[in-house]
Amino acid sequence: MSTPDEQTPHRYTAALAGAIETAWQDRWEERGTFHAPNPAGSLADPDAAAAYPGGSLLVLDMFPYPSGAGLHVGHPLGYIATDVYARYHRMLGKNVLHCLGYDAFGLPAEQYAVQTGAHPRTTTQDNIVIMKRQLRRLGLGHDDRRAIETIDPDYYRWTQWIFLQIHNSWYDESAVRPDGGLGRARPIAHLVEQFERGERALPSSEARSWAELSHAERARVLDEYRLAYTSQAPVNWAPGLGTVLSNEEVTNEGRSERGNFPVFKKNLRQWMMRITAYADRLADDLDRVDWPEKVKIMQRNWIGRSTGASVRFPVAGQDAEIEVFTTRPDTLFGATFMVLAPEHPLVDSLVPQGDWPEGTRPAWTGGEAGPGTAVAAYRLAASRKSDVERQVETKVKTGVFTGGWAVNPLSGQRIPVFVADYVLMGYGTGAIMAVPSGDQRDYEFATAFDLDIVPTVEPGPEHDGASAWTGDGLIINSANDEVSLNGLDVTQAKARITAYLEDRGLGEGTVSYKLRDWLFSRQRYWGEPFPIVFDEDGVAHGVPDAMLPVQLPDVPDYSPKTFDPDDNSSEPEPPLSRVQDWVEVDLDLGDGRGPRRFRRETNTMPNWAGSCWYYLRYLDPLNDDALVDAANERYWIGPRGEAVAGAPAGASDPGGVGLYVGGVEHAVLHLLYARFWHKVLHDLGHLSSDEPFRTYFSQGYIQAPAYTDSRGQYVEASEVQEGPGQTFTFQGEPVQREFGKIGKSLKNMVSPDEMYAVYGADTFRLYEMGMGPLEQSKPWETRAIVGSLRFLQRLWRNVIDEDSGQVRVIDAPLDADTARILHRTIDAVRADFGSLGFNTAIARLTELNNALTKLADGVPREAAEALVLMVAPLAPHIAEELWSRLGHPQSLAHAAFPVADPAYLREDRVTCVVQIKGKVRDRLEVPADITEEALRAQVLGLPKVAEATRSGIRTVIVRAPRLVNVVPLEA
RNA sequence: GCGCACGUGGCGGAACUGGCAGACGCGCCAGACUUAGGAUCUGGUGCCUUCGGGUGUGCGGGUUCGAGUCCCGCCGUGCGCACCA
Repeated sequence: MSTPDEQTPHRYTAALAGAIETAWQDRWEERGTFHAPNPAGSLADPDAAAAYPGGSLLVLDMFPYPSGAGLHVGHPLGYIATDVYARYHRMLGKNVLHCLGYDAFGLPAEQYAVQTGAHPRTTTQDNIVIMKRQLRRLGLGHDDRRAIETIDPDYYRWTQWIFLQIHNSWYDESAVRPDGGLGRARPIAHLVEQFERGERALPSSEARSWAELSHAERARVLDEYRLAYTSQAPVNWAPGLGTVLSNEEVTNEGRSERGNFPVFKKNLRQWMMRITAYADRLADDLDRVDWPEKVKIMQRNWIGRSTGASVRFPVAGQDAEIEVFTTRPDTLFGATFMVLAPEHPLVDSLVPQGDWPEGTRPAWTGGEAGPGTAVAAYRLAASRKSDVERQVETKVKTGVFTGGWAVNPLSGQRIPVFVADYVLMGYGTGAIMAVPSGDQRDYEFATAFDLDIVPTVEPGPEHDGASAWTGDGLIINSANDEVSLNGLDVTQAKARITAYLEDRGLGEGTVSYKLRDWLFSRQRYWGEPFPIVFDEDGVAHGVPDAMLPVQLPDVPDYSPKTFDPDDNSSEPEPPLSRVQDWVEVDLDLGDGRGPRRFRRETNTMPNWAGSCWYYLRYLDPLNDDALVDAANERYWIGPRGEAVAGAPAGASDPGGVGLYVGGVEHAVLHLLYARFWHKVLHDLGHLSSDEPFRTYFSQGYIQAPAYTDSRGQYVEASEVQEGPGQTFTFQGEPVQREFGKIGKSLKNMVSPDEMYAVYGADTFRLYEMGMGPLEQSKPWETRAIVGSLRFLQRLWRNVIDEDSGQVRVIDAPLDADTARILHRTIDAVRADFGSLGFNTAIARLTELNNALTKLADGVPREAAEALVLMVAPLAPHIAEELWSRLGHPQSLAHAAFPVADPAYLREDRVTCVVQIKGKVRDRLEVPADITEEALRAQVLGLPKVAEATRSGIRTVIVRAPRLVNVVPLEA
């Protein structure tokens, strides 16, 4: 190859960039440039930590899974952004902690192991090596001493320890928190004491006292309280994966998020996390963190808190009640029937023997001879439908009369009780009071089944008369001998009736949640073993802390037993259950009962476990005595003096990570789970902060063009030719372009390795940051990267003579124009860097760089050095190289970021826009401090203005010094 | 269906509280240096134009001296939720 280097030997080419970049990466590593000192523990340098004038800052990326496919150009986007931010803040004098570890347990390595027989640890570690190399080449300023891996027994020891903390805790609703709120986690021993002393009543189903209960019975009682507990309950079972899944891992279509396998509800004994105990705090505390509103809304929706009342309806002719939850207790007088979910336990006892009872209308029977057969047929049909089918068959309401009646506690009316699958067992109580006049679903059911409709809220004029009225209005038809709601509005009526219900013992104000407890066990090999053993009574015991970690044993076969994906009669079988000599174990739990034989828990933890707390371990990765030293936690993420912007008045700061950048795909799963664990650890006194992520930024994705042929199959994007007018061909055949997520499935992989080779890491970084706002998704366009290379080439040339390789800056003072643009750029870039506006920062730096390029006599050193420092966060290698060649022996990583001189931000002369009737007709150079009067006079003297205002002036708007708008009288 | 975002040149995108629309970059056009250019440099580049100017931020209306920005109604795209009582 004939290269330009022959003519211009010191040009900034990809080859030179590569040499500079790897050299600086080596230097940074040798010097430990990005080591952030801790105040305490093994990485401590308290004096150094205290010496930072700007305090501390923790910058965090999503915990990556080391994929076997390697990185594509979309992956580094967030890493580069956090690196720029971290480097900028380092130059502002902060002790910045930025590092990256690996979320290394997970399904792909296990599936690969099943196929090849290679140990998942081997493939995982191979993948980590590849990923580390790719990331190192990017020049990220990470503290490599903190690169933890979840599969490291020294790490998962603490994952297991946290699990035991949670297992050994319960949520005491009446305990006062330091912030004054009610409810927090406490050690389970507290609860046991309360039971022993009789200070707390046992569950009402238990007639005996605590002392009378057996060991196993006590354990069962405690499981009702523990924050991590086992329960036999309907869970999501994916036979095709061979494992159960959490609700969050099941898609709307009722399939597994991973692998897209069908998911069935199955009753199984599984580990659960009592996240519901924290539902209120998880919802409320969103007000105290600085997150995108969109993500907060997603979490609030997932938690699904709604306030209302629970009301008990007596069953007619039986000593039984149906409890319902409603958000509209004000419409109680309009409840003309009730509906139970098909799975509701009360259904059987409601159905009378024999024929349809007196008062049954023809539409209610489903064509069956009696309620017994009708209900049985309906429940059977419902049970055969999957959740998906139930949801797909929308609109059309189905159901059948049970033959049973309840009594509306306010109106005293006998109302029929139906079974219908539009009522879900999983929400509220699985039963509703149906108010067809006030709820569209009930309205549809009532019209289909010939049921009475009693309006209780006066509809607005826009009401069509053929639907439910859900808006506000005055209450009507709502009075009995004791209470009247008539004439109230909805809000008043809710309050009045709730008080009445509570007074009469008919119900009470309650809060209901969509959030369910978190299913925490998986039937997989490649995950953290539970630190749990079971005794001969089946009682779960935590393994003593001293015996942690419970190491993951080697097994002959890594695969869980998988089944036909549609076979919902199958049962999970974890791989660890087949390792008999590991499962059976003799242990002394230290409870005074000596060594006994136990059976280990053979399920493993879900992938979320390791990623729920990794950011805490970053703070103190080598600590053997605690998951994180209290002083280190406080230093890096402790609560700050000031609450985040937008927090409610009087709110305290929760502390947490200073900046967390990641994709929106974690909005519910990871971010919710981590918040939950963090709050438990906070309640138990292990953490001073009570939120993990104080500031969260949701980044967009990089999408790349993908192409489909005439059959709709994806073709290799790199081999597609572009023709004129946005036409594309693959091997001569026309193909269609679309934009999508980069990856193997769309065959549009672009590797950062190619970019390093052709352009260098600095150019690549600059391009990714310059593409557009970080929060937006945007299309990748390889050919556009050359613009970023040109920028760096011009920067290089502004400092280095391309022929001689010598520094060519001049030691001359700045001329006025250069000084002005320099200081304006500093001012703008500081604002942009601080708010992650990297694309506009790059635009300003480009303007400055281009302006310096045009200086005929060479670039003054002062301007060159400031530009190099400002470019440093974005393109750190070339900046270090130029900084060093400019005569600075120290790395610029901790150099002070340029400060704008306000004197140059003021303008003495500005361009004033002269508008006539709002349209720009002229421009005027005027002093910046010109008075309104002077400006008006000057503008009115302009020939163009005089001409336009010959028939007179209606008004003149003067906004000195930038704008004057003259409105002439109409001719 | 409900909720939330967002619609600006050929493309990615700028535009602070309403005040010069299109910063910066890609592409494109012209020129320079070159045996050569898919390198580099310089200049130009919203559209239309009779070269005066006209017009222009999805569409239609409104408020205003003035609207990409505010309000109302449509259309489109994306995301979230989806019988949640």
